[in-house]
Amino acid sequence: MHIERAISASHSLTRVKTKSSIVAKPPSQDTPLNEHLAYLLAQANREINRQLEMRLAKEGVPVEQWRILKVLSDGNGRSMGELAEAVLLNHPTLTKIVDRMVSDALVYRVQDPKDRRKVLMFCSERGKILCQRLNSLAMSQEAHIVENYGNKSTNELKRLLESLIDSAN
Amino acid sequence: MHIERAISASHSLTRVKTKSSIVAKPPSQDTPLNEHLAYLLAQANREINRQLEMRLAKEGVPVEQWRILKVLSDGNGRSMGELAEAVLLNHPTLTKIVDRMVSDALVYRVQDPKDRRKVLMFCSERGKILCQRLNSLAMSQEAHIVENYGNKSTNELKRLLESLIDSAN
DNA sequence: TGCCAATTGTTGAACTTTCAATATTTTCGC
DNA sequence: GCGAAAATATTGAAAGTTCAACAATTGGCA
Repeated sequence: MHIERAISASHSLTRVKTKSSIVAKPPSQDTPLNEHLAYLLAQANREINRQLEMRLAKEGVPVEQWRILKVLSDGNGRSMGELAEAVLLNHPTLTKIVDRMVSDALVYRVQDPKDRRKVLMFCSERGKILCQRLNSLAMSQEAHIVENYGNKSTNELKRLLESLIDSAN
Repeated sequence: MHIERAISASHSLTRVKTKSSIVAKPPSQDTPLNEHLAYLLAQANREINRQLEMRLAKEGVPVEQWRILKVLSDGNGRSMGELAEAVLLNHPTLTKIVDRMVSDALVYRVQDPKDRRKVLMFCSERGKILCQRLNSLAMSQEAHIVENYGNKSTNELKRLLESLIDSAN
């Protein structure tokens, strides 16, 4: 494995040198951390998520709860499994967050009559109303990003992220 | 705040309609979750991070520890504050991860002689050797992404992420 | 039909992260 | 130079997440 990597690295290096040694850089063993895709994603995610978190704090709601409300706000029920997938949480974590939201009367559980292993989650009226306020806050954050970063870049970045996610599955 | 947003939203809507109603979509109050930049970043980060985690698991090392080793592997010491910034962790979390790494003899602490409030972190020889093996694993993951996603997209995405991060500061 | 494996969701224990408070050292105004 | 305020790192308690085990239900096949 190490050997194949070394070979492909020097291949790229050679090819690149014949063109330009500035534009595309060869994959090197000691690529700085901040040139790794995984790191850049983590950094960008951390920053944008922190901004969103601060906005949503006006309503005292964590980002995960906003995601849950948003998914359920179309009125259709979702099983815990579907919901976990949609909001990027694993099952036990979702269960516990949902417990809190049920206590706050934002969502409720219904046993699925078609398959009694499943629990269908629904958004309460109260949850829907809160969700609208949260949507405003989230939209205003995204507008703020677009202001500084530009509409074109934002759309291009979204497009690239979508296709990265596709290609990773 | 809500009002201003509503106004700027309808502005965009109007402007967009005169051009094309397909390419650029107006910011709508119920934009689906998976069209939000914050969500796409979280999703992409989750997926890529999970892949990297699986690779590094061959050496039994969490992603955060790889980052720490990578930053320190140039032999220069860093204060806990600098290190926390560089590896995207807050101070108490870093302190505790570093505690574990000191137990494993991967890094060590030295009191900064210039400013005795500070602690300088260094990478041990053992840490450097491990870091090289981890670098190979990380490079092979990135190569795998490039295979599926393409060199052009990868570089373009990195560029956009860097400039997003810049614009957010 | 009856049984075994797979699916779904929850629970409790272990582990990790975060928050607030603390200790130490430095900086700066007076 | 002294003392208050700021900077730096750590600690312990609280909160959150994850892992493994469990309970309930369904599906399939002998």
